Amino acid sequence: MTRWLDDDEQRAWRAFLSATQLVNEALDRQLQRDAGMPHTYYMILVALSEAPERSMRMSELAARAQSSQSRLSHAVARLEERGWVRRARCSDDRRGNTAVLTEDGFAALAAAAPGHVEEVRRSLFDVLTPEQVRSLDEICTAVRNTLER
Amino acid sequence: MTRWLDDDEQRAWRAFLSATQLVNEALDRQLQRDAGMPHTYYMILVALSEAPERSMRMSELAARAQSSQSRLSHAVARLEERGWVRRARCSDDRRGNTAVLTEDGFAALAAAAPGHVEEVRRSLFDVLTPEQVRSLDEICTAVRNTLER
DNA sequence: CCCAAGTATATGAGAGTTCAACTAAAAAGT
DNA sequence: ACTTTTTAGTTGAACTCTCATATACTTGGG
Repeated sequence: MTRWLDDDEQRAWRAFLSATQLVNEALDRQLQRDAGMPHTYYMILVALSEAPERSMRMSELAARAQSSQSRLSHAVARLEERGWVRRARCSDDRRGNTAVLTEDGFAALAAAAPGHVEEVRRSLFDVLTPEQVRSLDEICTAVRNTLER
Repeated sequence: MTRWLDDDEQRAWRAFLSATQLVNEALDRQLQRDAGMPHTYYMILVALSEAPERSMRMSELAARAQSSQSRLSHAVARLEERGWVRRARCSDDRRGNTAVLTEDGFAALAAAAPGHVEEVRRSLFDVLTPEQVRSLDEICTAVRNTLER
C-alpha cells in the first residue's frame, strides 16, 4: 500500500535534506560566531524591525518569525535579558503582550545583518543561476502554500 | 559594500526558509508522534539499515546520517538505551567504535517507514510537478556539492 | 624505541526546542 | 448575569544540539 519513493525521488529527497541542512547549519554557525545569536533569534529581530513602531503582538510575531508561541515566549525572555527586546502589556486586550525592539536590539541586528547576508549569498545564491532562483522560489512557494496553517 | 538581496532574492529566500522549516517540522512531528523518535534518529537508523551487516563505524555513520560526531554519539547513546542499536569496539582500530542496528531497531524502523514516506509525499512530492522535482534535485545537488566538506 | 602530533569517540555544561499544563482574559451561549 | 468555551501567552520538564574539552589509541618523526 505504501507509495515508496522511486529512485529519482529518493535522490531528490536526499539532496533536499543535505542541502537544506547544510544551509541552515551554515547560517546558524555564522550568526552564532559573529553575532552571538541563533538564526531563530535573528528572524525575530528582523520581523520586529520591519513592523510599525518596531513592535508586534506576540502571536503575530510568532507567525512572522515562523516560530511556535512557546518558542517565541522563551526566545523573547532571553532577548529581554540582553536588553534587545522589551515587553509591554496591550491596552486593548489585557491578555495580550507586545514585543518591542529596543535601540540596542536594532543596533545588534544592524551589526549582524551584513555578515548574515554574505553567508546567505555564499551558501545559496552564489551557487544558483537566476533561473534556478526563480525555480526555487516557485517550488518553495508551492510548498509553503500547502503546508502553512 | 554589502551585497544586499534584491526583491526577487528576498522573496525566494523567505520562501525557502518557510518551506524548508515547514517540511522539517512536519517530518519531526509525524515521526515523534507515530514512532517516538526525531527525524535525526530516523536518519541514523536508515543509514545503519543500508550498511553491510547493518553496522558502521561511528564517523562514517555521522557522515551518512548528516550528523556531527558529537550529536551522533549522544544519539547512539539514547538509541542504545532503547535497545535499537548497540556498540562494539573495533578489532583493527581500538579507538574506533561500531554501531550495530539490532533486530528491535530494524523493526522500529520498518514500523516507522510507511508513515514517514507518506509524510514526505504529503509535504513535498505531492505538491510538485515531476519537472519541479528534477529542478529541485539539481538545485539541492549544487548546494550540497558547494557546502559539504 | 620514544615522543609529538593526529585521529576516533565520549562526555558535560549550557542553550534552544517541544509538549503539555497552567493562568488570565475575552467571547459566546443560555 | 453566569457559565462555558476560546484565545493569548507563559512556564517547567524532558529532550536534543552545540561547543569545548577529555580520553584513548595510532602514526610519524627523530
